[in-house]
Amino acid sequence: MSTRRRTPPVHLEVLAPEPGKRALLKGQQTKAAIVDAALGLASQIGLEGLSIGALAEITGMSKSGVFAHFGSREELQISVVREYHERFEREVFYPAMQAQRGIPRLQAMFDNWMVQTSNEIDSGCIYISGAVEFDDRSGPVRDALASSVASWQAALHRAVEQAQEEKHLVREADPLQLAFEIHGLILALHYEARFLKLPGATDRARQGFTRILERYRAQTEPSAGQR
Amino acid sequence: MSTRRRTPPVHLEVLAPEPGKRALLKGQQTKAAIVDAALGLASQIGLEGLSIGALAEITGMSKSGVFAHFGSREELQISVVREYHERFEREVFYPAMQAQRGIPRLQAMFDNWMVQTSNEIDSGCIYISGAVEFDDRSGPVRDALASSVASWQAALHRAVEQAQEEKHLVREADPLQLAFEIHGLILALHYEARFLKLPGATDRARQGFTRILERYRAQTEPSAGQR
DNA sequence: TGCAAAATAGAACGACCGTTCTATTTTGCA
DNA sequence: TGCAAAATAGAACGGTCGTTCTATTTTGCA
Repeated sequence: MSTRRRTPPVHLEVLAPEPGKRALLKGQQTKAAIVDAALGLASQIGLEGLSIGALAEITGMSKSGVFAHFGSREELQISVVREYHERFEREVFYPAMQAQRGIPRLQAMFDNWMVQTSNEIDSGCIYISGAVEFDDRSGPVRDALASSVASWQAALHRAVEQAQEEKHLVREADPLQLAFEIHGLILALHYEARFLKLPGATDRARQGFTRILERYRAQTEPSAGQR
Repeated sequence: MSTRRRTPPVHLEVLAPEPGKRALLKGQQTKAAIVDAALGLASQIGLEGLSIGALAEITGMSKSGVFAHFGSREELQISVVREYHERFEREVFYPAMQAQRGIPRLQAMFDNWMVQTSNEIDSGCIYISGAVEFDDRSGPVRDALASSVASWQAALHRAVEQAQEEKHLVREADPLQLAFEIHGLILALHYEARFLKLPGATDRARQGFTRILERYRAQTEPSAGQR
């Protein structure tokens, strides 16, 4: 035990210390570029397919040069998951928060998620590939994946609850049930479009979502505030 | 090119030549045992995770002894896919064909599929993990996976069409759309139960299927023959 | 029962893996 | 501008992988 690490465990987390002056130190900048390349690679061949040698070749660095930024392959994988999490929030979650509470926001969340998934048909989604790679393993990579997915699901649940509060959805609309079915549409889209290469999957996912809303939409005209 | 193979490419395909006498020769018997172990291993860690060394250890054989039965790792993977396909038909497809055409048969197909998926929550489903592993690769393993899945989907489409012919489902019930949504329920079940370890996923999948039927079920009492 | 063929073992191969160690270059603050 | 610290390179390690080759054992039909 007590493995001596020469690599200092600083983990500066500076990330733009003074947002005008100099964004990233050289090292952090290189690390960001590695993580970016790693995310691209992991999207295609999976987190388990990530190899430091391949990454070194892509970035034009040496294996040990790449390695030193992370200290272990596992830490590299975790960095990739975190990076994907941040991008997902930036592309899918935050923009949807601009929409009005209730069905408009729920619709925006689904639309953005679908656009993201459609864009990933050529590259792959690590929330999906990671789930099958780590579904019977334990450890920090699995935990990072699961907690990222869980936070997005929690956001979906809140959106459904708010849609009930706004009287856009009927009282029986179970947030867990709706999120489950919506998740299924996204998974089927990914499966049929990316693996089976079937056309029309995007339309089918959209139609499925419409049908879910039809089933649970409140009949009474929502009081006033809907544009 | 023209790699010389010592292993004869006979591929006897005898598979019970006279079904009463002697089921399998010794070699075939050993091969079947290896494939069985390989399917168990691949279910847990994926087709790409299959290693001949690990398989040799499980079966108590030497690496080369295992290898000689297949001639390549790829051929081993294909054998595993074929074996899973046969078991899926035996456990899911054929029993459902005993049910009456129309909704009863469609319901039986979904029920059997769900039971199969629920049983696989601890072991994994190679139609799902394989899709992620081979979604941007080409070759015979991918082809074997895709054609197996396609044949099951075709069976689902036929079942929906028959349910329309039997006037159990309305005319607008698009077989492709229904199969897509049902597939999504199964995928969400696998994801949430196996990866996220969330409880209640089985019930949610079942409820989702019920809701699909409610939406598309024909209102008129089916002419006579429903028990 | 004998004997060719099939099945299996065992050792070795080249390739790639993550990781460690040491040496060298580059960075960025005093 | 100098100098400690950070970043990177390069070689080497032990390990596992699929595969090949050769030798031996086992099988099953004549």
